[in-house]
Amino acid sequence: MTNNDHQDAVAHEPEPRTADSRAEAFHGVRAARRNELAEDYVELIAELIHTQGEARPVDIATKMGVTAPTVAKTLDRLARDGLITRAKYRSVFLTEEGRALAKECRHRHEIVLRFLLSLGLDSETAERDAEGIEHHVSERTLALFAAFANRS
Amino acid sequence: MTNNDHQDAVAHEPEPRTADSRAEAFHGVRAARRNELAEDYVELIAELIHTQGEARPVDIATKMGVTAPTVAKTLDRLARDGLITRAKYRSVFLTEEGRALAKECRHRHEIVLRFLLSLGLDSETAERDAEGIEHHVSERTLALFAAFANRS
DNA sequence: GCAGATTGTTAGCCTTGTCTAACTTTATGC
DNA sequence: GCATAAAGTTAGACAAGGCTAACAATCTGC
Ligand SMILES: [Mn+2]
Ligand SMILES: [Mn+2]
Ligand SMILES: [Mn+2]
Ligand SMILES: [Mn+2]
Repeated sequence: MTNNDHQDAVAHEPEPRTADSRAEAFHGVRAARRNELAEDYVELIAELIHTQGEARPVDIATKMGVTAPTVAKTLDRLARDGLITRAKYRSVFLTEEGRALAKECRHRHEIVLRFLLSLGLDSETAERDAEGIEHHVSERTLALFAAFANRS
Repeated sequence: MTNNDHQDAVAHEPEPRTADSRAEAFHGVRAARRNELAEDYVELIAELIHTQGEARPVDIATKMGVTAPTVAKTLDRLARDGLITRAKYRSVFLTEEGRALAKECRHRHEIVLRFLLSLGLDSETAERDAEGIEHHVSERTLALFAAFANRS
């Protein structure tokens, strides 16, 4: 990730001594928000490569529910950030970094989803909520989710 | 909310027959994302009014961890959307609609937080994760969270 | 009651993420 | 092998949400 420095920076309080703990929480949330889209894209791209053999922009657009130009621009940003490689009119490939992120995201998605299902949620709602929640669970929370899902 | 029509629209599939269920999930997530900031602001404003007697931009900026001009611009949007009223150089007030949203948000925040704590999470992490997760839990999930937190 | 500090506003810049319209390239079917 | 369809790109608009710099209003302490 390009912007993860912020994530880390927050840890040792870069603020000029305004360090309200609430402000720090919001900083963390904003940092997470900045990565959401990239995470969803690489996760989807990995899945398409796995199930279809390749990740084509048209399929990304369909699954994401956005238009083709939106996908094009987003892919350009992902390429700039070193998560994918692409060539004009060709399908999309993940870089090593992209693959690593995709794997991590899939793992998180999986755990959050299993957790919600194990709480008794219907699968459609679980899928929808997981898609949003997955970007906002810390390692600790994830561990607790995994433990709960396994134990039940 | 101004943009909530989207939320509802999604329910009876407005897409031209591309209705991938994944796409619908992402539509829902994007709709939730559009309301996150407004939700955080009205919740904070309500809290400031309650604890300080009034909500001043400077305090909003401190708690949110952003600069004053950012707050100013955001407050203008909230006013435009009918959630607050404000006058130049004066503190901020919630409209009826704003109060309703704030109440709902506080309720959701509370439940998500209690739920995370009841899972065994430390309070700092719980607060941080709740701040992000709260915007992505459906009514159903919230009900399950509440039940779990109460039962434990 | 005024100087200086604090608070608030305005202007303007930047990036992200969405869209439509128009065009180009590639794939497909006969 | 060519016409048409499908996929992809490019250009450009627009709103949100962040920032800094500069200025204006208000508050505070003496
Ligand atoms: Mn997601
Ligand atoms: Mn996901
Ligand atoms: Mn929040
Ligand atoms: Mn909250």
